[in-house]
Amino acid sequence: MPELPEVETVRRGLEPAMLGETFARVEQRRLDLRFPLPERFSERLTGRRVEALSRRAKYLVADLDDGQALVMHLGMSGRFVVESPGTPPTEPGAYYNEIGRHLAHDHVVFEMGSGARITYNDVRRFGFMDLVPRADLATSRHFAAMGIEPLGNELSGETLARLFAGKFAPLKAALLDQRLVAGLGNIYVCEALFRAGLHPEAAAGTIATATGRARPVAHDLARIIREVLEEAVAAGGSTLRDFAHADGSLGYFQHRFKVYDREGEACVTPGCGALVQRLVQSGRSTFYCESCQPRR
DNA sequence: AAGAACTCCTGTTGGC
DNA sequence: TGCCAACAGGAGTTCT
Repeated sequence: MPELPEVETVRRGLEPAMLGETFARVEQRRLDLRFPLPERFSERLTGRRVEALSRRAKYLVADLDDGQALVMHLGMSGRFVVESPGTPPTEPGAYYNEIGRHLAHDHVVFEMGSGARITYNDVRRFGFMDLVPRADLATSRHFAAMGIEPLGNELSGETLARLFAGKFAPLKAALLDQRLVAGLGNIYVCEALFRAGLHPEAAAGTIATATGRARPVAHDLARIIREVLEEAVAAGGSTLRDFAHADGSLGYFQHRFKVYDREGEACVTPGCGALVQRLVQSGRSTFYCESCQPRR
């Protein structure tokens, strides 16, 4: 489900319920999500206060008052639901409550000192949670090999060119590689490549010169990546199937998709007339306009 | 060794 | 209507 804009949206929704609050009770309904939950997960969280809630790429990190960090990843279908103090728990055996939430997939419940209840729901269980000493975060298995933050200062045409120089992998694959740029996913890569007029199958290295310096297109691409992500964050992310904010409201960036999930529709470029194409790269759908994104 | 394919899991959708 | 293959916002592991 969530790429960077959706994760940032979730962070903003969780912050009021978590920041400065204490985990009063932690209910772990299964031993594992994608990976086993940490040993003694509930005990190690209970009584801890959240000192900060940040995002790095598609990860959420809650700094705890004992020096640990709670690392959370939503995978494809993970979502958090925040309920106000006093909201009665869902009835056992209930199937759905609000939009698309299968209660059978509520896996972790945080009851905060305020009385608010934060539920982690994840149908496909590709998400995970981990507890890591804060001092070890940067070298942890989650972050050690992570690429640059696309909304941070490191993203520039020169940086992109240096990262992609010499690569024969398609641009699409390079942009999805979290070891290079961390936070983009299938939707926003398609949208950024369209806006940049770049063919998704073009070799990543073509944005760089032989010496690894940025060609003009590298600067365009860096600027556009930032622009697309910022617009999507401002729109509260994209709601395709079941993404919802922590308060149940929906993102609306999906209405601004120019190519994603629009196979066979007319390209939005005025006067273009071509139809949006779909192809499969590394097992994932790519949407593009062959007229606006020519092979060079 | 880079790049692609396969894998985890469950639910929905579209074609026959 | 029913069945079943294809597909879904991610990413670690295994192949070639």
